[in-house]
Amino acid sequence: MISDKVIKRFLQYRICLIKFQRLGFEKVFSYNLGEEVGVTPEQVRKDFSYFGIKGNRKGGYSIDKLLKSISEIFKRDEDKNIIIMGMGNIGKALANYKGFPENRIFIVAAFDLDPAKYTKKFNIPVYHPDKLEKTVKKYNIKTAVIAVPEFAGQEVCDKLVSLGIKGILNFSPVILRVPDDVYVNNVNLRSEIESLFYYI
Amino acid sequence: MISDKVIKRFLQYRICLIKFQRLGFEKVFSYNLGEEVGVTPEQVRKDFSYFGIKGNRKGGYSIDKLLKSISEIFKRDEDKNIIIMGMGNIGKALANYKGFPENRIFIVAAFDLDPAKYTKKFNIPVYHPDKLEKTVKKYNIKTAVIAVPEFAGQEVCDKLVSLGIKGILNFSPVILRVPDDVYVNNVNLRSEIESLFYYI
DNA sequence: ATTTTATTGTTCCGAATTTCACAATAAAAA
DNA sequence: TTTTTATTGTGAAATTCGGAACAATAAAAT
Repeated sequence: MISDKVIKRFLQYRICLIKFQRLGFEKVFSYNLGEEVGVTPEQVRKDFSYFGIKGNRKGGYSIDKLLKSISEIFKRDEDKNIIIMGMGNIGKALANYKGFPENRIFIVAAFDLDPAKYTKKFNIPVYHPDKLEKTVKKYNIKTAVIAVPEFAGQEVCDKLVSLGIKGILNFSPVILRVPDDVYVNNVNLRSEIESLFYYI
Repeated sequence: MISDKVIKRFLQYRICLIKFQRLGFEKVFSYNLGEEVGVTPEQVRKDFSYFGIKGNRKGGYSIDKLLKSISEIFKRDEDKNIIIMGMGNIGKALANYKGFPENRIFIVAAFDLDPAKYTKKFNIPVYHPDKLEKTVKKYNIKTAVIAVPEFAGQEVCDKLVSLGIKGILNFSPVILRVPDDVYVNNVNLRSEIESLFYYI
């Protein structure tokens, strides 16, 4: 089993690779990536070895091939449909975020209890949770964002899990209880800020 | 030196403690917190021991006291002023987020190059970066959020560091280069979503 | 063609982290 | 009051993770 840390590092490697590619480079060495991401070259090579990614001795790694491998790891050779639960500040920000459609991530709908949100002024349709099940089935949704207030977090999560959602990005300040086969990524904006205060 | 992981867990403990407190409890045992956060009770107790936090044998820990200790760790016994660089989707979401002022975190200003953003319609004043230095000094800012496009990330970061900022919450998809005494927390929304695709 | 050089791939080792085990002890029960 | 029970606090063991070392080797230089 490959650890979470390795997975997170791959996403950082990708950020650097895209940067290098844009600068016109065609290959990188493990120490380029290590330097950029803040890990040792050995770490980079070991990470690659977990996924059987090979370079050329003395020749480094082809950026194109690396990006392709990383794309495979994260199954990015296909469009991904996702939904957003809660059309508050964060829900709206995500709905307007250009970076998702540019990268084949499509927010097909958002759900909110407040009828004032059922308007065309957002980039995506917003519905009453009544329509959740239908949407999940129609678009084969496996991934959802929870951006509802604290009190609703677990309830919304349970509903999503019951409909077969397997990946959740959770912005609500709640530690969600989910079955083993559901994976949750938590982003707590307050905590993100406050953890800085520890170091300062 | 206490590791980042321990610090992150404390923020999770706090989430649970607040929940327990709201439910009317006055004390917790290490296994309550462990169960809730998804770690072993031993982990909880060891984490507490790093900060000299003591409970009562057989009696568990007082929730009030724990929350007070955690408050001290994150220096939350004082107001904190922060600024936002970039008034795009994320900047706006943060500016409207109620959770900050409720917890003594005050966004005193945002900065953006686009004059269209210099309006009263946000909850906070938005200025040209010209006014950055003055604001940082006036409010003794040590913490900033970077929510600018990729191409500007490092430049904005360098500017902040030169003005004495020590903690940065970075939403831009760039791996920032900072001196050792500056602490950066990265939140890359695209990566947060995509890491889910690995597990699904 | 041979030697030198640079870089990968991987094994081994040390450090960091987590879990185990259990003494200490306070509360509750007898 | 004494015994039992439940829970903390921590030293030791186990595990995980990262870094150093080095053989393998492809390219470059001679």
